[in-house]
Amino acid sequence: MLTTERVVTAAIEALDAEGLDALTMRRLGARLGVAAMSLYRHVPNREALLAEVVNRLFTEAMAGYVPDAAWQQALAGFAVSYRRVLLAHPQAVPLLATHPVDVDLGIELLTELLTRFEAVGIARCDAITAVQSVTVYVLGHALAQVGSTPAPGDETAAAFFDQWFDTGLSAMVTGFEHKLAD
Amino acid sequence: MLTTERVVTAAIEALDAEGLDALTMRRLGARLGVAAMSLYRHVPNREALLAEVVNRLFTEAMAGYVPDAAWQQALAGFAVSYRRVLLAHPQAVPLLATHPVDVDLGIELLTELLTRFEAVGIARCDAITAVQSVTVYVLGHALAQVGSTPAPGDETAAAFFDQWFDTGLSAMVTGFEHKLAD
DNA sequence: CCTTGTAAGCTTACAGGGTACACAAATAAG
DNA sequence: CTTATTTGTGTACCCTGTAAGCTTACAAGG
Repeated sequence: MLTTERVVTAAIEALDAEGLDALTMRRLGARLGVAAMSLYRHVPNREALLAEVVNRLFTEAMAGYVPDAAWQQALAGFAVSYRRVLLAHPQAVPLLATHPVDVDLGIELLTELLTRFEAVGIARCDAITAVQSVTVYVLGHALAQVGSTPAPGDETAAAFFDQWFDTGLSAMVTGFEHKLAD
Repeated sequence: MLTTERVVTAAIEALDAEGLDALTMRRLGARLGVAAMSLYRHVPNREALLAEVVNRLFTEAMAGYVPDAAWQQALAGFAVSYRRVLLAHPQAVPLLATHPVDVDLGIELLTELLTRFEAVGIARCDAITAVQSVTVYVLGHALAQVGSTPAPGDETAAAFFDQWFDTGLSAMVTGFEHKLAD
């Protein structure tokens, strides 16, 4: 039986294997052994399917990540975890860039991280700004990386991006540390 | 007479007026009073046209911006200038996100900004990391903003994003300031 | 003047896309 | 068994990018 979950899962597989342009309703149907129109029983349209893919991937990024540390480490850990998922699905990064994660889901997944800020008396509003800033930095960085490297096995390029990522992330976290100090 | 420049200009107008999905070769031709295939005399294909649009917009972002200040202010000024262009062309932001600016052009346009770092003895490599980090932050932030607001006249939302932008940018600049201090 | 080469634009045609709509098959309810 | 509901299918429509070949316009050489 076809379900929304199976469709989304297959979409991510197709994305990883063939890229975003090849993620067409007909091809996706073929991958599931089903006609293209059958997908529309479980997903209202292609855009909605892509939105589901985005939510699934963001959930995946947060899965198993428990920020049991001070907010600085928790925030950096979140960034690393998010980045790992993005680089694991390079063809999906443009999708994450153009389809915002569902607001309620995002809040739910980030609640635990936000408590790390509250624990030291940082206002929720300020915490959200910090988390969101790091989020857009990670996404922007991943966009730059996947947009620049047609060669995924290039070690020196990967090292360059890793270095850059760490430096920028650490600058941002340090910056917020100073800004949020009482 | 049709020229590459006119095609690119019309593409940006169409983008602003009708959105990325409506930017099709036929419609763009119609806007120029010309058949779709005529565009191919001046642009090899649609992807190349989009790349030209990206370069044009980035150039626009840098036009007239002269960073005559310490690198901290120059960097922040660049970010503000870049953001202004992105928000002036909200429908183009996903394009900038997925089509990297031509490397040579980017370097050329950012040379002056980089000299602001060299002036105080910061290694070019470190300067590039800082500039690039800010660049991806600005782009990521703009993506979040244009992706979230179907209402472009919402004042409180705009204020929220402005506040967020300034805070995150300032955190990042401050962070690099500490990191790059001798 | 005519001829001819070249550039610019046009027409047509094809392969492929999303999806509306009407139908068939299968399963569940009574 | 009958009927209602769900799930998948086939067809069809309109739109997309763009390859190939044609027409038009104009400039240079004779």
